[in-house]
Amino acid sequence: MTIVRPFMQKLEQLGPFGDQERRLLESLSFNGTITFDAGQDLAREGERPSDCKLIVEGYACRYKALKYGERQIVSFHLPGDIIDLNSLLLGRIDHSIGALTLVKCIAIPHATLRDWIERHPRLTQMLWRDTLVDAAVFREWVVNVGRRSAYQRIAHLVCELVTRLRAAGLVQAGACDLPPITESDIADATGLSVVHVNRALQQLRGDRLLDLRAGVLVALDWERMRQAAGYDPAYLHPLAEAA
Amino acid sequence: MTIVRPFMQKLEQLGPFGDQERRLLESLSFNGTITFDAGQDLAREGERPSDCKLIVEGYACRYKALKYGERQIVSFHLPGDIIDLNSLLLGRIDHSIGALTLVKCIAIPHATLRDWIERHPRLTQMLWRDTLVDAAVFREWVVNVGRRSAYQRIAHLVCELVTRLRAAGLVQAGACDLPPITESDIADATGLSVVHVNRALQQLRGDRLLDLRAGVLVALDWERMRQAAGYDPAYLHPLAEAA
DNA sequence: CGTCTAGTTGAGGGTCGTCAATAGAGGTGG
DNA sequence: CCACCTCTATTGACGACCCTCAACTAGACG
Repeated sequence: MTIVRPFMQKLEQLGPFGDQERRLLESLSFNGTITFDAGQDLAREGERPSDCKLIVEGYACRYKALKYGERQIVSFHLPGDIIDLNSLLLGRIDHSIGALTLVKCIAIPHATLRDWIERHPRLTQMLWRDTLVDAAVFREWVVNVGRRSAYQRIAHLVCELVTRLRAAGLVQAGACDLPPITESDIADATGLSVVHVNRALQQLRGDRLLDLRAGVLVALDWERMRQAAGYDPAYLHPLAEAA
Repeated sequence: MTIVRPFMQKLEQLGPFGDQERRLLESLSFNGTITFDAGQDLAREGERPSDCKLIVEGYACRYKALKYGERQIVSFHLPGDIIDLNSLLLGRIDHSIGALTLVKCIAIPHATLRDWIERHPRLTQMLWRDTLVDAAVFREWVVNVGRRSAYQRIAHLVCELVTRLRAAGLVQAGACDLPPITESDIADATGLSVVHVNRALQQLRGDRLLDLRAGVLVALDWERMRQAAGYDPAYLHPLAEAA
């Protein structure tokens, strides 16, 4: 039971998995971890990282900043997620990666990954599949900000997070609590203003669908929230079944 | 100069390319093409296609339909684009693919692709890279519908299309005309209503940035349109340089 | 005890959606 | 050749959703 446990669990959901690959990933435990404070950037738009980062603890997000300070979060990431696979194949990254909480991660050098990819086609396919699931999430987010009301957008976002946390084995007990994200984060993820997020959240609270207090989101009524959001986890593919 | 020319041109932009791969792709010319009328679906959400489709002629889009008939287009595709690579690795597709014009495409059986992937790691990497560029476009679309005004959204969409058409060698002469898409398509791609798209387009016309008549978009003033949209093609990665 | 961040509230206004009606282009059939 | 139909574009009126600005509260932390 090493610190790469969440990562292995995720990859196991993405495809058949041999002892060879298992040993490869285990070896990562010896890399040592890097720590980022909440608010710090793990990487910045335009950079050319020489490694990919695997989250071991904490929550991060990918975002793009526009001039005048607006920003749009395009995805959230949990322990076990490997972000930045883009940089391996595309070089320059087109978005920044920010830490939402304290984040511990392992940096996997591109050289190592390139080596793995050459020698382990099965692993390659799993990583490729992972980026495809990522892309599927982006698509759903386009739908979310494009065609849903504020109320629905937030509900949908919460639904997705709950499903992914479940798939990652990060939900304990009945009341599944979500990562501590601020209303400002939700606003940036849904394309809304902070003020309006606040009001929509009050409605969701009033309707007893969810509750956000002291930075912790609690899903109260899963089925009604799913309905309200028009949420269908099929787009998460393997992660949907694992949840 | 075969019908797979646009596809090869695109892959050449995505990575080093040997004679071996070239011959592989040439062999596709013998597969015969399938034709779809404008408005028809090449594939539907939830299906499990047994092949991937390579567009040879015409324009298509990926979209998701919500209940009550709203829909959100999540990407446009041109000749040379291989859509549906998702289905190869994820099975079920989470979105539909519609033909915007008459579309001719080659169906590449999954079996063939699987064979290629096993034997040609370089080709694998190019296809993977292609899906990563796809994902980068989705990210930018999230930003577009999430944080830009109607006016900017449309300008940005047009900028992206022009860049990609250039990269695909599909822009002739000075006045580069775009594929015949309706205002309704633009509405579905930008998360706006048809009526509002119409008014925003009138403004863009009034400002002499672009013109849409008889279903053909014409970019009038590239630099000012870029400025207005806040457009930076960096997210298109290899395609940006090729344009 | 002051300062900082996150959350909350009210007022007012702008962007954008809905509904409904009209105009024009293209296609089809009598 | 013209009547008719359909699809796309267009316009006006009206209202809703959401944004901005601004002020205020509450908790965290030194």
